[in-house]
Amino acid sequence: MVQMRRLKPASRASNKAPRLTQAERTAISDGRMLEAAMALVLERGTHNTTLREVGELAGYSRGLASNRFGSKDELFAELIDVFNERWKKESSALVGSKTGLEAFDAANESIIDFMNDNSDYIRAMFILYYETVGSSTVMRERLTEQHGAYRRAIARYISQGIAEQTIKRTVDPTRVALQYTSFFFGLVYQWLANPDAIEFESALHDFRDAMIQVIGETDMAVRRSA
Amino acid sequence: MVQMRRLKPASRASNKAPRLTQAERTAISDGRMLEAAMALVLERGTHNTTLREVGELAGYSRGLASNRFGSKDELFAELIDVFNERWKKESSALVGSKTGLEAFDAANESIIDFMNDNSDYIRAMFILYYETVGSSTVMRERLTEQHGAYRRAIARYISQGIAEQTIKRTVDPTRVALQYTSFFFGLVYQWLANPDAIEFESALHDFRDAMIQVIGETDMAVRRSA
DNA sequence: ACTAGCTTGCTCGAAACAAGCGAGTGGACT
DNA sequence: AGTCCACTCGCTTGTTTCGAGCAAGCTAGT
Repeated sequence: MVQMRRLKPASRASNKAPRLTQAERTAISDGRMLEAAMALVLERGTHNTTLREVGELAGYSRGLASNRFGSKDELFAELIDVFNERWKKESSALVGSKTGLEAFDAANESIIDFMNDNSDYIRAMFILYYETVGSSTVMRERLTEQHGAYRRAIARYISQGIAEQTIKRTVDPTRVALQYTSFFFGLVYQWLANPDAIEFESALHDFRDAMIQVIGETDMAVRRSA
Repeated sequence: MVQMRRLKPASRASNKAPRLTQAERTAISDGRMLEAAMALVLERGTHNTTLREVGELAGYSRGLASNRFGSKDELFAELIDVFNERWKKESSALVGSKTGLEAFDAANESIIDFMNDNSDYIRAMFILYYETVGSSTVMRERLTEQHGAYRRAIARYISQGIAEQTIKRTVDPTRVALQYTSFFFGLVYQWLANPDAIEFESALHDFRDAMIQVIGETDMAVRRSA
């Protein structure tokens, strides 16, 4: 159960006049509200979270979430953007300048890392993803775009792998990328529906190995632990 | 845009007194409402569908959907049950008494068949699946159970395949089943988010082939067209 | 007259918007 | 430099609209 006690509202006029710009002020309250929204989505899902609760859990009034974000949809869209920011950061930190199969493996591992450190975050993000897939709103377009970008990134790694001769020439990068992203989204989905039934980390490793067995150059097939 | 014109309400007292039992009467109105609900979910998703619209699109009053199903959740739960009924029927028609790899392939093809004939149906069903995954309701439990059953069914085919020596002894049926269902759910998800980007049928075939290449006995690997 | 399918009336609560409040800031005038 | 005023802007409160859900009522067949 989420703590519903009000937080102190953004320590205004503290001892040594903190001199915040407008942007900084709103950033604080927005941040608090996004955090509150995440907690509530985790607990109740999007339907059963109210803007009133978001505002009040963040330490403000009934109406602030509405006032700032305009609508529930936009609040959630904002949340997704924040998540994606972090995700990208985490991922690119591990992928770095790697290319090809190495980049692919790093991306795969970054999911596992991110999952271990922030499983709540991921959980909330995908609840948002999945719960909005049917609504014909602004959010749908964002999803479309982000998923497309993800598939393209994976396809690029595969293409590089072919160039580097770690992946077979006969492989179609686009199709393989679709297989990988499908597996990933579906795994997360089943994990959301029933966390106890899914062993996330080993499932990802299994799949990676199976995939490389198919698309890797024959002498690459075994090299994961390298 | 869904036609909002009222349908004639269940041709009551037509020429030759149709003599319906109570159960038959309610079955008709329930059926109409479920159909209306499906159309609305397809168009707007679950959030933006109101019980009022469901009732009125089905040719009845504001309140009937509420009155019959008790709540929005229960209406959707009912819808999912209807879908699953059809799905099972379609699937078992194609699988029949097949076992092992043959059963697996038949199940895989049944998806494609069902998809070609009823893509709206599938679309609506999965919107329901995905949009309720975050809500901690009765529906979540149903999802959990159904997904588990699906994984077990696939795992059983794999086990049979091993017994029939079409699938390698070293394969872990549970893990492979998870890979397959993950791929499938994730593919559908991406298709929901952006139907134009996903070539459903070929993606399923690709994945099937890749999977068999890994888990099939070596001389089986090529035999899909058989 | 009674049953049962359906409708209408009503309450509660959420979203969204508009108007208002009040603390802090900058500018003007001394 | 100090005082005061007007304005800005972050936040709150008042209010409307609409949906869910419930209960009471209506009416066509038996």
